[in-house]
Amino acid sequence: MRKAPELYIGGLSEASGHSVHTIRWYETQGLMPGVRRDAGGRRVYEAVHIGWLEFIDQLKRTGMSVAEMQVYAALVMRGRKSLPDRLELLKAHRTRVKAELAKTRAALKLVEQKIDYYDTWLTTGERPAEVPRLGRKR
Amino acid sequence: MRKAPELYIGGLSEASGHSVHTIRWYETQGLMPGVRRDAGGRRVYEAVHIGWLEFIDQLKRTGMSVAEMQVYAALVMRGRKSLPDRLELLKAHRTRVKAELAKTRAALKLVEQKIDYYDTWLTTGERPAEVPRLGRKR
DNA sequence: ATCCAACCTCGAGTAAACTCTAGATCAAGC
DNA sequence: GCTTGATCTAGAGTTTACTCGAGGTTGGAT
Repeated sequence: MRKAPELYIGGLSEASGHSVHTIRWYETQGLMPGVRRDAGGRRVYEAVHIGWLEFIDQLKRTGMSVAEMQVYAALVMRGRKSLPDRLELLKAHRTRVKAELAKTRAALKLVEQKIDYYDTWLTTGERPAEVPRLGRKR
Repeated sequence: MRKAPELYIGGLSEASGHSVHTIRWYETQGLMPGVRRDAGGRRVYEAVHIGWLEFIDQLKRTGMSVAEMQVYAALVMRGRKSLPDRLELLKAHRTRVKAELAKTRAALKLVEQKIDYYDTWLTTGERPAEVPRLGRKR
């Protein structure tokens, strides 16, 4: 096991793919728990922060707002006793994400129907029957 | 067949779920093709506009920006000769949406792993093995 | 000792997509 | 004829999530 190299904001930026500006901004938003400072006032990060930013990214990609990530981060900072709350928050999020995914898949299906419609129109030269509308079956 | 009732912006707002402000803003953005005006200067809509807004909503839900919808709307206004371009635009969009969906599903999976992790931790009282990180297999 | 890159804070600017306000006009009912 | 509610335009304001800039330290290399 070798000693981890010093990880300053530039290194974390490279490792995480976020700009240093963004990382500092995340910190002002309460999204970066447990950041030490060295003697010169520079932020010092650990490997755990790379993993944290990766997880933050997953939350973001699934549509969680910064506001809700703040809540989550605040829970994390409260330690073990916030486990039930964190679990609840993530489960509620999961439910919303699944619903969103279902809606997006349905929307994609309708877009694909439009593609088929245009495709048929273009290849036959004849305007085909209407794309079925929302709220009607088949 | 009965005559369609006059559809003013308030009616379209109700029918589409968009505020009148938004509908007017869409128009300024070139997203509302073929809107007539009556003698008093009021916008007059047809049933087709309800369908149009529904389709716009699908594009939006699948993540298309207003900027790209402008391009699509402009093509629609150019009539039949823009069919190949519309088809191309929608197909490119479909490809992007599928990629986004895949990424979001993967992110959801990681969030669910975190949920399982918390769940195990909470029920056993013991911190379980780490949630697998990105980029590693299993 | 001095240079330069990387860091710091604070505050302003940006982009997207609405959302709202003010002040004016129109039209249908009483 | 008058009121009232819906509509009009033009433009300003809001929200979210960054993104950038100015002006000022810090610290390792020469």
